Amino acid sequence: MARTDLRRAATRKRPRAASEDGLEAYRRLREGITAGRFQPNERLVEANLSKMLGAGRTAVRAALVRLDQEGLVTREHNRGARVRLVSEQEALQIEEVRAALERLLARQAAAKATAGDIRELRHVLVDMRRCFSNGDAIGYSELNPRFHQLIWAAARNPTAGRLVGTLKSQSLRYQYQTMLRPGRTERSLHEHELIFSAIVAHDPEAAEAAMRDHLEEVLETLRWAIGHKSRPPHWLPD
Amino acid sequence: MARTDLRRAATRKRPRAASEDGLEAYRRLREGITAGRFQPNERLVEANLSKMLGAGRTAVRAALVRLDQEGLVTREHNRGARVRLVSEQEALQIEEVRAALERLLARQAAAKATAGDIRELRHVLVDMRRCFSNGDAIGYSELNPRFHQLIWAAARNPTAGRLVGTLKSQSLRYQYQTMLRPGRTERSLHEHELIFSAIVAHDPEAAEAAMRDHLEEVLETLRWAIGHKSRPPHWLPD
DNA sequence: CCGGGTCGGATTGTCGACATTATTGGGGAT
DNA sequence: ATCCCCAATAATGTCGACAATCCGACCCGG
Repeated sequence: MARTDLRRAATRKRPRAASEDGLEAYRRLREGITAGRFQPNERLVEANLSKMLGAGRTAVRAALVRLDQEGLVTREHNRGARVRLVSEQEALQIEEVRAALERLLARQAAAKATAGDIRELRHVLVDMRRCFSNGDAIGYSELNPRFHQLIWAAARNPTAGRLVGTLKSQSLRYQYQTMLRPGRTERSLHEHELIFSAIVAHDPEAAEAAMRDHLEEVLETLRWAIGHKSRPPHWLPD
Repeated sequence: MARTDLRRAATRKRPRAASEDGLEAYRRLREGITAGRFQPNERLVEANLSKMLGAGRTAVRAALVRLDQEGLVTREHNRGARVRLVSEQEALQIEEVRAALERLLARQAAAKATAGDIRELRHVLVDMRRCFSNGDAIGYSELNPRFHQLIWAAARNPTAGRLVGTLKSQSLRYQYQTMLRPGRTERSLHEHELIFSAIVAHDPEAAEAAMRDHLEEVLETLRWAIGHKSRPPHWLPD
């Protein structure tokens, strides 16, 4: 039996242990898009990606299908795939949907949060306070999603969690616009503290209300940023 | 030029005009699953589906990837795909998420509904009244989704519309349980009328509140049905 | 009787080749 | 010079074959 175990270990070690189907290619490509390493509306040529990711064209194709279903790329018949460009109006719609889901998640998080969840939330929150005190705006911006993700995890609702995650990745390109309004970070911090205390108190109603106020604020900021934009962001026809 | 036009028309007419990529297979398979023609947890063998749908294995595979991303099938590495079995708890979670989204959609529908939207809604509603008067419960059940779909369309929010559609298809197996509570149809009809009048009045707050009450009712019924179930539905290990 | 090992069928995962299709650039007619 | 048509090219869509893997049946020693 020792021999078979060794053989299994050997075969599973590298051939394609972590890379089931085209999942590795999918993850890498997705990461590349959300990280902004591909421009919106940029063509995604299967052969290029195949070399770039070191995966077969089949895997790349599967990844593209996934990302299409997820809304991060668009595919036209016989014309290939492009990074999907979400308009500002679409981004607003998406954020509205996300807000609706996060309200639900905040409520469920308040109902189900464990002591561990609360500890982690508190930890992120003190980090946020420190960043704010130090005037570290970008550090704060990076902590922000972590805070929300912890709430999603605390809600123990994988369905809503998945959806809100994909929505976030779609509208990610516009997130920076919400932070450059003066005094926004301070109010944001305060709102997060309100959400946190509602969760600590296990008060679903208060948690939902606090999250609603918070995201209504964010939405308002986004509407303001979009409304005051002189011209739409133009992409260069490569 | 006449010749080229004819040639184009000829080539586009049948070869694969409507069946871009594996979309035809995807649609048929999806329809088959949601219609209940495949049992939950049933294995979906690619070769079988290939013959059954008259599509290549490539198309079937793409369809399965899509459905996996959509949450209707599960795929395990080297073990193939199965119709995903959603547990009752999952169905509850899904319905909660759906409720959150439908609240948003009702609000937006009230804000944006056109005269045409309202006319169609009214039409469905009178049909529902007639079915209720005639004691036609199944006719009522079939009209129900149409009513909601019209609201999704009136909201003009494709993002939320898509999401709520996929969620509905996931929890579809449990929908029948909400209707067999005595007196439910009458209350349901009343709730639908409340939603309708709020939309007619273009009152987003009222529309959201009416939809919230309606779906809270539905959720309560579902919780009741699930809670009073003696044993979980057992599927036969084929 | 039973547990472990082995063999075979069945099914999936991957790759390459080929047909099909959009696009681009050039050439010719007006 | 301009416009239209057409060939060359690049990319996608599809298919078949092969390797890898899993599952179940069978066999055999204890």
